[in-house]
Amino acid sequence: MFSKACEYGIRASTYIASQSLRNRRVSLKEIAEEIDSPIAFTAKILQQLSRNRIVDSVKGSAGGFQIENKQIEKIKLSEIVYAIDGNEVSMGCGLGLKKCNSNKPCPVHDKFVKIRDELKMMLENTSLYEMTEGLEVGLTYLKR
Amino acid sequence: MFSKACEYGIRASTYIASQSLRNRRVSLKEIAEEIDSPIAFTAKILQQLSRNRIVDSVKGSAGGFQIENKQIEKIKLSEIVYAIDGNEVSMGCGLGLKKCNSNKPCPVHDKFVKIRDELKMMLENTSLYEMTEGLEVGLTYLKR
DNA sequence: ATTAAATAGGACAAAATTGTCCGATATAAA
DNA sequence: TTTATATCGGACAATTTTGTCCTATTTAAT
Ligand code: FES
Ligand code: FES
Repeated sequence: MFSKACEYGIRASTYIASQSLRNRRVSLKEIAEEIDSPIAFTAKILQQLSRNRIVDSVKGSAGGFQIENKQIEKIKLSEIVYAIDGNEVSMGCGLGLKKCNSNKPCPVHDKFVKIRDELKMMLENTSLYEMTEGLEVGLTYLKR
Repeated sequence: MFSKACEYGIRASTYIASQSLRNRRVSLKEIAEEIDSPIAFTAKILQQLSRNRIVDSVKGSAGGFQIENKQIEKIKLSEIVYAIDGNEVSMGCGLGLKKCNSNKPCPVHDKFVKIRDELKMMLENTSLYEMTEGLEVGLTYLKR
């Protein structure tokens, strides 16, 4: 479904958001530990998210990553996915034709688009805030 | 969503089915042309499908690939996908945790499982026969 | 029997994705 | 101003996926 990079990106963003809500800026090292991801690879992904203004990065001593609290409910899961994987997942043809096109549909177009559109809606309607809600109370997990 | 191999596999199976319904056995070369796929790579994928008894292969002169007409409505899209990509798409965690587990869910578990399960049902309920229906009459396409 | 045409399968190659390492740069604190 | 601690970014390495090539094997037709 999503690339590894994207999965790490979502988990990292969620962790950063959860800590930002407590006014904690977090380091790459801490993030990678908390989401159980390879540290240097995670750094690359965070750079991408930073360039896409999904997370804020602060260099230097006492630096790290954070997300403005005001943004946490505004940022949608879709923005993270699109920033890393592009929008193939919500636009592409299920059978890999160059473009999904209802005028020249592939044999699964109708059924596939139905599900793809639901996924698209889910991604676009799920905020980072929602994703942090279960974390603090131990209802949801970013690693196991 | 699906790997390239899986996309080619679905398109190839659909084409073979459509020709089998007219009692035509088709060659690798013809398949690759009709679905616009790399021929040698397609050969590998057809081997996999053949080993998984999704398509029948006949070696030698006048050989090729076919699917028993009786099987065409029985074979489901899911069987092709599982044979090539495994069942990660209908079982895996959206955020890449080792296993999806509702007792220790990731932050998107509920919303993700809803969509994943619909996809699973779609795959398991769509027969190869259905996928061939639009092809003959030019309503659907396997290449563009 | 020989030949031609087809798939099977192993070895290899290219490309994409995933992952690592290290020096440059920025910042806070001593 | 120096030092310690961060991220940034480029180069590189490993792994997986995608794709190619060539020989062996099978089969039908001559
Ligand atoms: S054309 Fe294949 S999903 Fe639309
Ligand atoms: S635990 Fe992530 S989808 Fe179920």
